[in-house]
Amino acid sequence: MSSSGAELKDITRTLRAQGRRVTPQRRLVLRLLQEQGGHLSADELYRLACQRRPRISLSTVYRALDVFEGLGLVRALHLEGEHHRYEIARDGEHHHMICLACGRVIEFECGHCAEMNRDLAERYGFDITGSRVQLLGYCTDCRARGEGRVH
Amino acid sequence: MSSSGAELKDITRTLRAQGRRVTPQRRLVLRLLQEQGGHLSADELYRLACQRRPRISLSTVYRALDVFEGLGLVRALHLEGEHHRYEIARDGEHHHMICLACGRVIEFECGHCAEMNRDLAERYGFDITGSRVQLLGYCTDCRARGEGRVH
DNA sequence: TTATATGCAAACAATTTGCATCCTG
DNA sequence: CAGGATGCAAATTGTTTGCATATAA
Repeated sequence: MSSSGAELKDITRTLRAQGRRVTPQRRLVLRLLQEQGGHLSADELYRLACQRRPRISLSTVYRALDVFEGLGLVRALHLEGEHHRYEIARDGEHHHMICLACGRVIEFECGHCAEMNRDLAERYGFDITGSRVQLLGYCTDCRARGEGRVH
Repeated sequence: MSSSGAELKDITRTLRAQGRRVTPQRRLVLRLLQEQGGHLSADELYRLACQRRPRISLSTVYRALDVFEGLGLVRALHLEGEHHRYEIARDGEHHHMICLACGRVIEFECGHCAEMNRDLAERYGFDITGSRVQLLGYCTDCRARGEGRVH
């Protein structure tokens, strides 16, 4: 089975449950996000969508993403500087490492984070409902190509 | 001594070393950031600056922040949704907890993060040069006022 | 059949830039 | 006095909105 997110059937159900409709545009946006493995910006999604459905508009892409985010089907990533990127929401929190040379985004899960949250909740009396962790650096490939900082 | 960042003398030196100039506008922006304890947006800085120097322009504020960031004197925070916020750069990495009810930003240092970085560097062959951690939740005060999620 | 979605164009907000003028070094 | 910095207005970029029309249920 696909690990890249909910099936069309589930999505249809989720949308309908909220009185929203399943349209070809929405299906397309979601499919692109699944096919490309996520981390796409609204504009990238729009360009890709145009290849299969030339009359789709950028605002439709934004609106679709908005609806999906509201339903918990899609997550928006707020990466440094750039515009936002979107990915299919999956179970389990994960975070991102971003390569400063090639822009690649690598996902990781992190046990330390849970520990950190507990620790901080205690230290500051904060009730932590979510966390965003971004690590900036250089990926293996780029380092092999001589990119990155000198050690 | 002030723990809120470099002294004017240091700043002057840093600027001059790069052929940049020390102007009243730049001094003002930096001072406001120090006085207010940081976490201000460009626009907030602009408004505050206007009180002391009505003819200053928003673009000057942006340009000052840009120069300071380039010199490592100021850090830009990219918080969820909102516009960017800026703070005086200090030694030692710290991160931010943001209260979803009152918007307050609380800084914290975190030993787990260093550990996490080592761990991930090893697991993925990534050379991590920096990290940004944001925890979202509800601060003690807001929880006392009944804000926040139900347990 | 009827409310939700779409496409398009226009509106927005945050940030950047061009340019004549000003002022620091 | 020369080149960097400023103020102002106009341009850009990413995103949102209004509205008439199209379409899913």
